[in-house]
Amino acid sequence: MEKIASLRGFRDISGEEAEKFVRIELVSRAIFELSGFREISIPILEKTELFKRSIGDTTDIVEKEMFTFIDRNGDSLTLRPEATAGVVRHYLQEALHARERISRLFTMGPMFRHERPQKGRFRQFHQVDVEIFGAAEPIVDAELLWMITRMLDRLAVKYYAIEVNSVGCKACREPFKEKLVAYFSEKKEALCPDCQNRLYRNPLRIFDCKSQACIELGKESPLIFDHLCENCRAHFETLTRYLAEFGVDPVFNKRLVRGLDYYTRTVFEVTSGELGAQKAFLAGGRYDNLVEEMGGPSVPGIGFAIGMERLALIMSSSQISKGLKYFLALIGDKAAAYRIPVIKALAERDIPISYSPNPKSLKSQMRHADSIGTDYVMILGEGELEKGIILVRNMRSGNQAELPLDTTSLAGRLQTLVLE
RNA sequence: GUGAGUGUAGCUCAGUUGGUUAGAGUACUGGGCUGUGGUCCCAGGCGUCGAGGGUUCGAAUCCCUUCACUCACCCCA
Repeated sequence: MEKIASLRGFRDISGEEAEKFVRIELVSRAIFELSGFREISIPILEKTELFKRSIGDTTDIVEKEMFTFIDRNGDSLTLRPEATAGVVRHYLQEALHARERISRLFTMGPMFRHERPQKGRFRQFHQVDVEIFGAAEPIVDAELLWMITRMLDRLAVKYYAIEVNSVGCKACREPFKEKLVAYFSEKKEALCPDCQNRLYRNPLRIFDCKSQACIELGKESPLIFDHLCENCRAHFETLTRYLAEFGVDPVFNKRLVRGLDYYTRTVFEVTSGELGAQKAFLAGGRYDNLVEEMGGPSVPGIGFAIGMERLALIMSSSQISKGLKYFLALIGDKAAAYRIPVIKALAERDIPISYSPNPKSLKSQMRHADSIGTDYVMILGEGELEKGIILVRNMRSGNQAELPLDTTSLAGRLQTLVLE
């Protein structure tokens, strides 16, 4: 029989990585709920149209990276490549704009993009997604960045950089695009083929290019940051003041742009040098027009997504001290009668208990106990049965003690046992 | 989608200019120690050498095809 393996880019999350995922989830909930966010869960599958309209028709994600298929009834469906679109859909579908002035939501789960996998990039990957609807003021931009630093602090992530920029609003972007196209058109021959194509479709993205020629040209080009309208400039300046008050110290990167069309004004990325080519493990920004463009009222929004796989890569190994572990070793059929009663008694008192399903020699059971990091082994055989006791051995020191063989009192006695 | 690199035991990897029965470490199981783990010693099982085809008396080794993984590009969390 041929073995069946998981699909390319679809992985099992296990071992240390799984523990880190749980820590990310726990810390996320703790931090975000403190700031008034509530957790929601939204579908993985949506109508393709939702993503086309929110992310943008001409983005790479929509053009070539979505898992899209035709359903039995002819609808085009897509596995979500990011979470914001679905959260906006939820916001409108539940009419949250009519029920509360500000909505603070977060969600977590798998996302899907049909890309070639590499370090820190997979076809199914996981994000924690955080969104605020209904607040245009720069204080929430600052608050989000501050929450991010608290979260990374709590997860003991030390070496990272927060990059911030403003990409302006409609009012300042259209005139700027014309300037940009004018600038690059003069030097079109020097651009790489990709960027020659980008020039008319999405000129802002030329700044993302890694080809040396385009980087050189980009150094001299006009920047959106230098052509912000008055309101956008004021927003950004207030943001920097608030960031200082929060004690957040970002890097201002005038060249930072994002791959999704809906961003306005504040955009940011958190990067780590340990991640290889995909150095951003968190990214987000403001999207003041998205809700309206999705058919809702004019409601501003801002949010970010954390790439859990990438974050896990830069988290140090967890050293959470777990409770003491116990192991039950049995010799002989008579002793085996105590197995289930003892296991039940300890588990009911929340004491971690393991055993060998097929107890052979005591030696083999001791090896088993040792291999799983047991702190105390309880030994029960003929001798103990005769004396009416159970032996408890401290696996670190080798010292042993005797306790009465009485399942109703055993758990309590173990909890108060002092055995150096 | 493009490029490069790598596929040999559960894991990490040796394997000479093609040569007989493919190895080591680790892990696992058992024993030395008949009721006591870790250290030590001994023993044991394990492989369709990624898959398919070709060259050859003979292929893990050379050639072709294919698949998978990894890294990078594009782009992105």
